[in-house]
Amino acid sequence: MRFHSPSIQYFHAVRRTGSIRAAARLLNVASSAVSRQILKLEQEVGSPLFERTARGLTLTTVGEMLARHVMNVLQDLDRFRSDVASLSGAWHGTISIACIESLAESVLPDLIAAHRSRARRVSFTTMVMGSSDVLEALRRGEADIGIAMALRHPPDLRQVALKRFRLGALVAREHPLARRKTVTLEQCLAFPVIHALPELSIYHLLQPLIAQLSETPEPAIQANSIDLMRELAARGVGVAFQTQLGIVRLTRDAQLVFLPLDNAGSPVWSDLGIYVRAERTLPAFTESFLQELVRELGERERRENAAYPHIA
Amino acid sequence: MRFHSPSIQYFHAVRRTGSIRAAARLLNVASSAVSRQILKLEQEVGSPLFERTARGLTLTTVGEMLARHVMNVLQDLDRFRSDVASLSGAWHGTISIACIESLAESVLPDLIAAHRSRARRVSFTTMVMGSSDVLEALRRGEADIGIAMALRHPPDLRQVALKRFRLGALVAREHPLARRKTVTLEQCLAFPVIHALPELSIYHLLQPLIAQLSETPEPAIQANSIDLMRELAARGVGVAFQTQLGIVRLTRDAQLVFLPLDNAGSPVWSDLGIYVRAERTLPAFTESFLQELVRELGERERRENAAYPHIA
DNA sequence: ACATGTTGCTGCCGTTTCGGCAACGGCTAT
DNA sequence: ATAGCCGTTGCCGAAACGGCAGCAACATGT
Repeated sequence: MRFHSPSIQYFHAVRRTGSIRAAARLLNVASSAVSRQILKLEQEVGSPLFERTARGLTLTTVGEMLARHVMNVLQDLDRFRSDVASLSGAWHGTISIACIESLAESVLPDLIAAHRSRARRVSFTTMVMGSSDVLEALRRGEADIGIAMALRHPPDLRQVALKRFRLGALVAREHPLARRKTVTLEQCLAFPVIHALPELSIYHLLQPLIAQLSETPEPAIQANSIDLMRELAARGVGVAFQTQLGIVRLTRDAQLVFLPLDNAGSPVWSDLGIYVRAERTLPAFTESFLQELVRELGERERRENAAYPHIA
Repeated sequence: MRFHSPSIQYFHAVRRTGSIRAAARLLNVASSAVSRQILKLEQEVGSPLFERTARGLTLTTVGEMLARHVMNVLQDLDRFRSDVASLSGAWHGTISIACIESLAESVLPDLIAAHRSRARRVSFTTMVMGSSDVLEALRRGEADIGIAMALRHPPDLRQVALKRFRLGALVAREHPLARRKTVTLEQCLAFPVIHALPELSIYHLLQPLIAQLSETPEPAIQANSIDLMRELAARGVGVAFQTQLGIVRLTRDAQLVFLPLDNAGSPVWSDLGIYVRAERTLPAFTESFLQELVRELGERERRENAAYPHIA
C-alpha cells in the first residue's frame, strides 16, 4: 500500500533524521539511493531543498515548503488507509497525543482507559512536553492531537476547542489558608511559595500579576514539574499554583485543598487549547477520540466553574 | 516537477475520463501502461478501485476514497508549486471558478477585470452552472472556488462566507407596479409572471411562498435563464424575480425597476454561499482573490440592504 | 599535528519497473 | 454478422532504481 514515489518517503526520512545516511539506515536502503533521490528531487523542483553542512542536512525555505506538502500527503494517506480499513470493520490505528503535564494526572489516563475499553484495537502514543513544544510537535507531524496552553497558535494549526479553567492555589489541609474559600495573590505570598519555572506556562500566567505587587515575596521554591509542585504542596512545603485539572487524586484523598485565585475581584483564567494540524483531515477513529476529548474537557470546565462560581 | 508516482496521475485521469483508453490518450501514453498501473494500484490497496462495465469504468467505494486522497494530493501539489513560484516573485497560476448565473452579469466580470489589471499573470476559468452542480464541481476538483445558493453543503466543502440578498420583483419602467417601493407576491401575481424553472434555485425560494397563496396565478412564462428572464422583464412581458446582483446594467440604463419583495412584512432572502473544498489549502494567489470576492460580495450586500432597508 | 570516524556524493553494474506494440476476448450498436 | 470500442496480456527494449566500493570534505579525539 505504498503507492507514492520513493522520493517522497526518502525526503520525509531525511527531513526527520537530518542526515542521508541515517535516513538510509531507517529505510533499510543504501545511502547512495537516498542521496540520488534527493538530488533528483532538487533537480525537478529546480531549487536545493537542503543546506549541506558538515554534520548533516538542514531544510532550505523551499525544502520547508516541500516538507509541508509531503506531510500533508503522508498524513492524508494514513487517513485513507484507516478509512479503507474501517470499511471492512477493522477499526484500528494509533493516535499520537502531545500534551502538557496537567493533563497527565487524570484527564488523559481516564479518557484513554475508557476509550481502550471500548475500542481495543486503537493504540495510543502520548508525549508530555511544554506548550510550545506541543505546537511544534504538531507542526512536525509527530503528533495528531495537541493540548497546550492557548498561546497564539501558528496559522497551520487549528484550534479545535478552547477551555478555560480557574487558576488556584494549592495548599496542604493543615495550611493556614486552607479554610478560606478563595485567596488573593497577596495572601499567598505571605507564605512560602512554590514557583513555576519559566518553562511552565503557569509562570507566564502569574508573572505579570506578581510584578504588579509591591511586596517582596517570601523566599520560595522553584520547580519545573507540575507533579513535583503538587507533591511539595501536599507535604506542606508551601503554596503551589495550578488548575484543578491535575489534582483530582490528591484532593480526593483530602490531602490537598484547592483555592481559586481572586485577582482584584476577578478569577485568573488558564486557557487550554486543543489543536490539530489545519491542513489535515483526521482518520475516523482519531476524530472520534478527539470529540470525546473535547467533550470531557468541556465537562470538566463546566463542573469546576460550577463548583467555584464567579466572584464578581 | 512531477515527483508523484505515475499510478497517482493515471488513476486521476481514469477517474475523470471514466475510461482507460481515454485516459491514455489524455496522458499521451499507451493504454496498456495505464491499465497496468491501475491493476498494480488495486493490488496494493487490496481491493478493486473500479467496476468494469462494458462502457467504461466506475469508481467503487474504495475507489472513491482513493479519489479523494489523490485529489487532496494533487491540489496540494498545485499549492506547493505556486508557493515555490511566488517565492521567486512569479505570481501566476489559474483560478477556476464555478458559479451560478446571477454572478455572471456584474460581480464576477468586474472582479476578474479588476484583479487582472493588477495581477496580469493570473488567469481565470469560469463556469456557470446550477447551484448543486457548483458544489459537485468543487467536490470533483474541477473548480477552486464555488459560488452557489446556500443549500445544505456536504461536509467535504467549506462555506467561506454567507451573504444574503433580498429577492425582488423585476419589472419594466412602464409596468403598473414600477412606481411602488416594495411589492408583495400577491400584487405580482395579478400580472403575467416570468417563472423560474425548477433547475434555477429561485424556483425553490418562491415555490413555498406561492403554494401558500390561494389565488390562481395568471398564465405565466417559464424560463431557465436568469439572463433571458431579465430581458423579458425589460421588454414588459411580465414580472420576473431575482436578486439585484445580476441587473446592474439594466437598472443603470433605467429600463428595469427592482422592487424588493415584501412577504407578510418581512423580506425574502436569497442566501449566497462561497465554497471551497474543505480538505484543501488554496495557493496564495487564489486565496487572495477569494478574499477580494468575499469582500466585494459583502460590500454589495451592505449597499443593497442599505438601499432597501428592512420593512419590519 | 595526526589519525579516525562521519558526512554526502559518484562510477559501475545487476535488477526491477515502466512503457510501447500487437493481439486477444468481450461487449455494443448498426 | 460486421465493425468499433473496451480492458487486458505477452513480449521486448528503455529507463529508473538500488547496492557496492571509493572519493573528498569536515569534525572530533588524542
